[in-house]
Amino acid sequence: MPELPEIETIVRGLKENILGKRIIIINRSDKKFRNPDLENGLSSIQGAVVCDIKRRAKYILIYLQTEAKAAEQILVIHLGMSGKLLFKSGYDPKKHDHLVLGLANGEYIVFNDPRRFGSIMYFANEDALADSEAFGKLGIEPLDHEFTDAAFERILTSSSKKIKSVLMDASKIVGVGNIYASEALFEAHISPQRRASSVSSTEGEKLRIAIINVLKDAINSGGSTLRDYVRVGGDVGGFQHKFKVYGRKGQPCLVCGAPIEMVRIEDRSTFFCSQCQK
DNA sequence: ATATCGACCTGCTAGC
DNA sequence: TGCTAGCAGGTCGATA
Repeated sequence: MPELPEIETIVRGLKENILGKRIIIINRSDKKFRNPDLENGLSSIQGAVVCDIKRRAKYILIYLQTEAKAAEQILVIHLGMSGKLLFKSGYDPKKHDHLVLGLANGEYIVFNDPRRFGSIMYFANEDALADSEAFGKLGIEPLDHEFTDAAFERILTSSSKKIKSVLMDASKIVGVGNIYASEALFEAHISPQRRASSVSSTEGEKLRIAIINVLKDAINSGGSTLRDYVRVGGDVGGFQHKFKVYGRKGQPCLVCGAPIEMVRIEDRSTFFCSQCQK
């Protein structure tokens, strides 16, 4: 489901609700999450206090402090396609609840994920996280200062892949998924089928700005809800009403009126206007 | 290095 | 009504 704006919205919602609170109950479903050390990790955060919540790429990082350990431990959750992370003032069990964290005052954090493409990971400290397979090779954060014109140009010129694939390649740029890749390319008037290396530096600069603007606009709208995504309080996002191309196959382009086209790139539906995007 | 699969899963919708 | 095929905000790994 969720791309950078949705994860960012969830992280902000969590910060409002659980910072400083203590985890006293940990319940996990018996479903596998392919993490051999998870059980030990979960038992070691018993009684921990939530001291920070961050986003890296599409991962939610919950920093936890216990009396027993000097270092902050980190619980990491990835929502996959269908995951939800909910904050509740009481717990009503639902199908596909995989992790339930009970807080001291009867409140709960619930990770629910029907398709189980999501993941839960545990790291004993920041170094362990940075050295991990998942985090070690992550690319640039598009909303950080490091996402400069020069850095983006290096990425584009060094790849002969289709530009949309490059935008979605998390080893190069993180957080941009199937929706926002299509939307940003539309804003920049660039066809998703172009080779990255064929994008001029002028076009690249427009695309870099488009990526930043689309992501920021989506965050300001609380993310995009197609099916599963909701904020931690259960509210849907609003950016789906602002899509210019995503999901609009056959409908008129909002700029020129030509029908929006859909193609498959790396087996993902890709939407664009062949009149506006060259 | 890139492209193209398949895998991992459940649930919803369109079409018969 | 009920079946099936196809599709879905993501990643990872094998193969050509």
